[in-house]
Amino acid sequence: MRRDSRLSGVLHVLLHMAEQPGPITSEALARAMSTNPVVIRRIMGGLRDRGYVHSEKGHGGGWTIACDLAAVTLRDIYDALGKPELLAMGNRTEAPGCLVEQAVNAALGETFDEAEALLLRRFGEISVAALSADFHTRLAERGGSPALETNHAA
Amino acid sequence: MRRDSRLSGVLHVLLHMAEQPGPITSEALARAMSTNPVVIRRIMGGLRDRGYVHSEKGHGGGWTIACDLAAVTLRDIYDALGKPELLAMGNRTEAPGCLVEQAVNAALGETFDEAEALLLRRFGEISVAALSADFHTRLAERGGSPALETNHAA
DNA sequence: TTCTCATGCAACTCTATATGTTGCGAGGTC
DNA sequence: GACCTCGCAACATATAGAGTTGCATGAGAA
Repeated sequence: MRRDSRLSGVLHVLLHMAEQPGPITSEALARAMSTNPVVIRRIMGGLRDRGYVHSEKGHGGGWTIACDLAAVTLRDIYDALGKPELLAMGNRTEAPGCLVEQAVNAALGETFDEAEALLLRRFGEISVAALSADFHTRLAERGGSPALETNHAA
Repeated sequence: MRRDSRLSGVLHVLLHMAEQPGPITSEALARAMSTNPVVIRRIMGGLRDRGYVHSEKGHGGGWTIACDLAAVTLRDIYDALGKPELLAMGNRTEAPGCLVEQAVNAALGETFDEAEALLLRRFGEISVAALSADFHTRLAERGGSPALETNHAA
């Protein structure tokens, strides 16, 4: 099953925005991500509704960060995306009459719930600012430039 | 995305087989699972290759359990299914040149790996026999019959 | 006012994958 | 030989993420 990369994508976008003071257009972000501006608007819509980012139309418009990234966790971003499915597996039937299936569901369901809880807990422990800090550490080690173009040239 | 229910399905099949001494045909199992015989053969193929079950052709043929269910864990079954994808999310790009994406991948990847490891560990802790025992506990509480038909009549 | 820029949104296509279905051949029992 | 059951290939269906196109709307520039 193809894996959902929206969370990965939107974080990528946020970190790039954090490196630039002014607004960035969907078009520029799409170029950096090798994708389509509409895809950018799509994944950013939820974040805009929650006030994490702001979008401006017209000349000089685009996307800007509208919050303190240290106060926003990956869990918040995940929620803003609409809480997509975390696990690729699930029970065949949710409320089965068959006792065999109930036994299977109980065991698997408990395991699945545990894994989901772990993911959400970890997401809640990581702020977007922490990711940005990690990026700057990597940048210092490599001595590159934070500009959009140079990082994606290769 | 629709969640993969093969693990749930094959466990359901195994537990039903454990309740019956003789071989069960794909057709009978499919009826019990409200699905198609070919689907049954498909998910059982991997288990047959590993010797967990045996299939017999012709009159009186069908599927039989060919191992000690106490020695087989959900992890073994999962492996026999071909180790399908566990998580519905993943990184946008696996080996990105962009340092921003590297930082995102590092954080998310670690979390994803943790969750996968947890799932596999839990699978390894549960034997099929344990599921069967749980089923019998439920059966005693409800006082029903273990026959295929009665359990699925409703 | 008019032109250009950029978002917002709907509708469509494309692709991958689990699942469902049909048909036929191989092998086994009666 | 007649019948049963698995094995397998081929095709159909459904769903969801992703990509694409077109147009309307609002904002700034000339």
